[in-house]
Order: sequence, then C-alpha cells, then structure tokens
Amino acid sequence: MTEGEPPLGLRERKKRETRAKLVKIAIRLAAERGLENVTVDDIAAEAGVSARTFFNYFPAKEDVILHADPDPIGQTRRIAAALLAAPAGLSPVRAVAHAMRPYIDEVDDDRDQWLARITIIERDPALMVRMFATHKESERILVDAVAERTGLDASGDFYPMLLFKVVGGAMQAATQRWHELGGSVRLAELFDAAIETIAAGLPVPVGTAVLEGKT
Amino acid sequence: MTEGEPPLGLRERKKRETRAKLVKIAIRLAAERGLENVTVDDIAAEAGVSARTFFNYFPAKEDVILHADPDPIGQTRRIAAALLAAPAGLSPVRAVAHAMRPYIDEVDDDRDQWLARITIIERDPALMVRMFATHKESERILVDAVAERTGLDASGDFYPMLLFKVVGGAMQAATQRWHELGGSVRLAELFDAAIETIAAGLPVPVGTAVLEGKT
DNA sequence: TGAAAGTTTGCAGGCTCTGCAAGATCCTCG
DNA sequence: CGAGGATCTTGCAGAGCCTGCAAACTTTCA
Repeated sequence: MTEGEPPLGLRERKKRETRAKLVKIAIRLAAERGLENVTVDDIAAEAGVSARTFFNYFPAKEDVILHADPDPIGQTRRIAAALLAAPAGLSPVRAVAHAMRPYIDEVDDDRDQWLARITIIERDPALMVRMFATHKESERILVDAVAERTGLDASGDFYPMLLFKVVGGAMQAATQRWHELGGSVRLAELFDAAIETIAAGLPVPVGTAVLEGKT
Repeated sequence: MTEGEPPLGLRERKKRETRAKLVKIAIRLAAERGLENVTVDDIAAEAGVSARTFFNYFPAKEDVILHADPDPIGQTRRIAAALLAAPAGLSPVRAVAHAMRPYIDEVDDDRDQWLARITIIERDPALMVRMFATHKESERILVDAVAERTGLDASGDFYPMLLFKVVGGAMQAATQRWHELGGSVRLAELFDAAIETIAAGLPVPVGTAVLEGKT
C-alpha cells in the first residue's frame, strides 16, 4: 500500500527533513500562542529557511498545521475502495464507518500529535474552515462510492450525499469530544458509539457509558 | 419578534442603504467572476465608498456574502428557545428540525437571493463550512439546549453534541441538493426528508420520491 | 566532471485587514 | 436655528499572507 522507501537520495531526505521541521516548529509555536500570533516568518526563521521557501512546501500558512497527509486524495480513494470492499451485510452507515476505521486508528496511534493539532484548530476558526475547504474533490469520490454501494445515483439521488454529511458530522462530534476528554478514551470508541447511535435513529441514550458521562 | 421600525433617522437609513448596496454589488460581482476574483476595492468603488469603509461594515470580505443575518447569536437563541418549547412528544431530532423550521422557510422565501449566494459559496468551499461551522458561541447555545431538553449534561454527555453535528450535516446536505435542483423543490421538503431518514437510522431508501431522482 | 534537474531565495507587488486621527455628517438640545 | 456631541467616513501607514520571476545554488546522473 505505502508506495516506496527505495533509494531515497539526499535531496529527498533533506526535503522531508525541512518539511517535518516546519510542521514541528509551527505546532509548537501555535500551541504556545495560537496560530494567529505566529507569522510565517517566525516559523521559517526558526527552521532556518526563508519565508518564500515555506510557501514552496505549504500553499497556505494553515496547511502546516492541518496538512499532515501529503496526499488526501489518495487516502480518500483508499477509503472509497474499502467501502466497496466492506462486508455485504453491513448497512451503509456501518460500511462507511468500517472504511474509515483505519484512519481513525491512526489518530489514536498518534494521539499526542493530534491532540495538539486539535487544540490549535479549536482556538482558530480559520483552521476549521480550511480543514474542509480542501475536501471538494474528496467529497465527490466518497459520495460516488456510497452511491455505487447502494445502487443509487450519485448526482440524482439525495441519499449518498446525506449519508456522507451525516457521517462527517459524527466524525466531527467524536473528534471534538475526544479532545475534550484529553484522549483518555480511544477516538475509535467514540466514533463507533456515534455510528451505532445514528444507526438506531438517534434515540435519547439511556445507560450508555460512552454516550453519557464517564460514570 | 422583529424588534423595531420606530423613527429610523437619516443616519440609520443611509447605513442600511450602504450595507445593502455593498451586499448586492458583492453578490453580483462574485456571481460573475467568483469571489476570489473580486477585490474589496472593486466592491467599495462601485458602491461609492472607500475600501476602509467596507471594513467598517464587514469584518472580512467573505462576510459580505454570508453574513446576511446581522445577529446570528440572537437567531441562535431563538432556535434554542423554540427547541425547548417544541411539543413534548417529538423525538430530539425532530424537535431540533422543528425549531429550525422557520429559518429554513426564510430561505425558501428568499429563494433567488439564496441560490445566488450558494452558487458563490459552492465555488469557494471555504465559505460553505463557515456558514454552518458558525461561531463557537452558537454551537454552545444549541448544544446546551439539546442537553436541557433531553435531560443530559451538555459538557459531560456526548449525545447533545452528536445530535447537533448530525443535524448540521443534514442541513448541509439538504442545502447542497436544493442548490443542485436549482430550488425547484422547497428546501424545507428536502430537509424534512433528511430528518426522517435520519430518524429511521439511515436505511437505504426505497421508492422515496425526494430521496431518489426525480423519477 | 559537466550538463540537467530540482531547490532556495530575494524582490516586487497585489491583496486583506487594522489602528489612528482628521474631517464630514447627522442628531440633540437649548 | 445653531452649537456641541455623537457617529461615520476616509486616507494613511503598516503588518501579514501569498504569488510570480529570475538568479544562485545543490543534487543527480550520464
């Protein structure tokens, strides 16, 4: 799946190093004072490159915080493929959740990095905006996949888009709650709970540990 | 409900006029060439005011397109109140939908303005999210209201936030589809269909006119 | 080793947005 | 009606983001 770790020359190594350094510094500074109080110059200077170079790596300042994944489209395609490959018995909602699972696990595995990121994002709405702005293309791919799996028409039917947006909402809610809990439970657990609640038609919860307080 | 239409001096009249002119011009220009190809100077010049004045009316360029409502917090509070006042028999999802209903009807009543707005927003996705991922403040108010209605704890329980985000997703999906259909059906109808589907646990649709294609 | 390919950087410049202070306009009250 | 005060508008300066462009530099590869 992961494409390559072949030769990997000096040039490529340096680039990754610089990129990683920019991300790391940016996250640290933004965690300290909020992204809006950190200029591109600050980040670039501390990384020992020019501000112009910063923009060779990231199209916008916000992306240094958000854009951990260098290839979001590829990731989306993989989710779409997983969706189509999911067990036939799964309902659409559960199938989508199942397809997203590996990426949610990744968040749990990189817990601290993600918690830091989310803290920064919560503090600066501009990041929230940019986070979803990129996703036009991804959205289409996933909606198409849902349509294919359900035998509906991506552009003519409402259902695929609705499902996509609803699961997106669940994802957001789970992420936010996870952050509130300081990552003390797995994101996957919260997400699963959200999906089950949705699959049940969002009834008022009664005695569900994860949905209610820690108890 | 609408607070006042008392005296209304010249000054206030002029301000509203300027504001309205800016909005109108901005929407027209953005519809023609996309918001990113319209500068604040363009808008201000055509409205006969300085660019500096533009920023006295709108905190950011995007707000001239989105910020139709001068008091989003007040509107949010009204939705929250309506949520608590909704018939006791309604399930949480339906109660929220019920509370939002008046504002959805407003969109239908101002159909063309909104279609134009959404066209612009669709072309510049950053605006889409900003539209719903409104202010943290609004979110808190609504989540609190959901918590109160369901007898849960807004900060300790997951359910209120989840419900809020899911309904937000439904709203987005409905809006997008409404725009695709060129407003040929009422947004309210699409929204209701979305809510019913969610209340049913998002089953694959069968023979539902609104959810499937026009047939 | 030397050309080809890829990177970094400074520079110029466009654009968004903010504070500030001067000037124009409206409103209120005597 | 005519101050005097309140409110708006505007120009200006300046910080910041971001983009081409071309020169200088580094890595790669034949």
